[in-house]
Amino acid sequence: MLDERKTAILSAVVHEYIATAQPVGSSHIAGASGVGVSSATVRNEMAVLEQEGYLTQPHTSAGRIPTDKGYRFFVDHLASPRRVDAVTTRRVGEFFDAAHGRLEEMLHQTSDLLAHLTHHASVVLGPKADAAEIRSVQVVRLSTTAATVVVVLGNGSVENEVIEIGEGVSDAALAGATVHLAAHLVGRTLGDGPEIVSSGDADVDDLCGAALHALRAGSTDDHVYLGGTATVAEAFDAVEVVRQVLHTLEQQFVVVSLVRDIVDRGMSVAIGVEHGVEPLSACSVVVAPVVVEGEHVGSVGVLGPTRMNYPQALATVDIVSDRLGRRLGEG
Amino acid sequence: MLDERKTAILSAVVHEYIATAQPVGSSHIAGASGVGVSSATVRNEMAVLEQEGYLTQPHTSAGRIPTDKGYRFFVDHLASPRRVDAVTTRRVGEFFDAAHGRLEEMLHQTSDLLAHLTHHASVVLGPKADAAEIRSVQVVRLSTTAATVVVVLGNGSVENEVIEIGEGVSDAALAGATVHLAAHLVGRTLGDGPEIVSSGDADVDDLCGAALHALRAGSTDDHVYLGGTATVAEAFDAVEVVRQVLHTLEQQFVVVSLVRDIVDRGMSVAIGVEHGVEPLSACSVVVAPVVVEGEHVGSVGVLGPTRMNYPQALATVDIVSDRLGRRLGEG
DNA sequence: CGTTAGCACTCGGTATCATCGACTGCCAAG
DNA sequence: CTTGGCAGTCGATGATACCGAGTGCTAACG
Repeated sequence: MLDERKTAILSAVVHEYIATAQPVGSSHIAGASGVGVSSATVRNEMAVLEQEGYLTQPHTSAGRIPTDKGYRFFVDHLASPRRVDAVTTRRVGEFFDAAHGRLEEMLHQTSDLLAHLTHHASVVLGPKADAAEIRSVQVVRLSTTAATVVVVLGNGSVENEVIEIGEGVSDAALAGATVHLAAHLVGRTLGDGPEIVSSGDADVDDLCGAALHALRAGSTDDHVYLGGTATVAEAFDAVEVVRQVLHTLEQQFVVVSLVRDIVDRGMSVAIGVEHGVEPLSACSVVVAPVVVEGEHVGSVGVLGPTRMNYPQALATVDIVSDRLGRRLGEG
Repeated sequence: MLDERKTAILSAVVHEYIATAQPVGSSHIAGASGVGVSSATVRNEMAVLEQEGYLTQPHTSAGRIPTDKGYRFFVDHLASPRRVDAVTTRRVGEFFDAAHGRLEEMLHQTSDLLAHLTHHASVVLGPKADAAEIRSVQVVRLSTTAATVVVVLGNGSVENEVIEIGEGVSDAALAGATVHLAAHLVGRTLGDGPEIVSSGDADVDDLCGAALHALRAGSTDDHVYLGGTATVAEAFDAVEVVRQVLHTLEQQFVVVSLVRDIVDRGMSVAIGVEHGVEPLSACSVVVAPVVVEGEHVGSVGVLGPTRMNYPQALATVDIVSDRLGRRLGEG
């Protein structure tokens, strides 16, 4: 596709631009190590690279900056090996060794960790409720017309939903529903689509139906944790872009579907327009699935300017997702 | 303190500056309705107001802008009556009429509502766990060495904490702990400082102790929901300020203590440096306590530039806190 | 004595213009 | 094919002038 020298030049441009955020000129490349060739030759090669769509010029008499296609080539062919530096390894290790307590808290802290390590906004998509084994179900009265149904899952998360109950429903019916639900749900998952046979008591059946319905609806909710959103204000100097990106990040469902879509397509990086979310076209997203015992239970990722340090971001996201998966496996 | 005419002029300056974000000159004031006086007189008065610290000039030959002290006078003497426009009333009403489901979800949505209504960043501090009546306690095994203790509270929130358990602790002990904890905790609050008498079984006592300890520690955690953080990117044109403010907002404990401090001091507005959080010195915070049956169970507030529409913010925060309190009271 | 018209002055913002320098593209020589 | 050289492009920078909004001050006025 690209001969060795073009590859080297493209790589050098990407590296330089990532480091300096300035368009890079031919003499910089020629001066730098790697390609032992004059600036004139570099110019010729860069002209070709521009024609082929890997580079572009902000204006005629400026240096080149990589296009999305240029970054894509870079991450596909030049961004290996994905190795993180020692201090990152150490910090990730320390974090997961010390991690304890509630699942939600740990995921939240994981997103902060990722944000700190990469200096980008980070996303952690937690396990969906419908894949985990149900350990316990309980229906508790809140008022004369409302109750909450609490489910404890094997992965340590606790889901709860509020259901409306009839005015005259007795405490006994609630207790009955707790027992009946437990009998049918414990040991299974919400994703199994469990059905509940009649208990013989209409009130209990109503409660169970309402509870199951609410749980089903709620179990498709996502647990999403964002971190480091303030860093986008540093990444772009155009205030308008900052505003747009932050606004988009506030729409959690956009972020969720964005990340999920990338992971589902088996990609680890979506560059610029590749992810199709227009207000984020100045951003790249680096993701990795979180895997526990072969099951894809969640995702982690970072979002930053297309001009991001891909090798570092890829490596960091990888190691965090790996360690998070292992940590969840132990749980 | 200030005679009537100075007051009118100060008020006009604040209104104008809030509306336009431009330093306002004497002729604008003179031209506007209210003070039937020439620009020269306004100039004289404005010079005095500046000497007394209510106004300042960005540079010598520019109009005046209010100082923090000027805003303070404005909100203390001129910002009444706090009435919201009809559309806000309607939207708040619709929101709380439709609000249902989990407490956390509703609080989250409340913060979004506030952000949309005011176009500022919003904060909702949820009820602390230690003031609500305990409806149910349950200890559920997660693994051979961990269990989760789940507490359902009268206000509809569900708290859970993970505790370590000894390797050999039996399911019977867990069940015993559930029963024992329920006997001592249901109907009380975590804030009561309930003690648990020995059950006669060492494992059960250990579990109960660990559970209670974890719950106590967790019950002081705050439920804080932020909304509209992207709006700060619109409120300031200095990127550096945006960065600082967003970064500070990410530190949730800062936000929590900030809001709590203001509420505890009985204030409803903290202007600029008044709140003492240096990175937010360009911001004002408007808060209101959420009261249920005389109890202060939480707070709502907005954070925006000192140049904010105080009457509108005060009125909106007030109505939202009021409706939220009533809604929580029904629950 | 407070108010006001008038005036000199200040100073940031904007437009103009020249300069500078970091590039490029191209060409001819190596 | 590579490379040195050169003309040309164009944004960035800085100097200069100008404009206008706005001030402070003073003198006149009712």
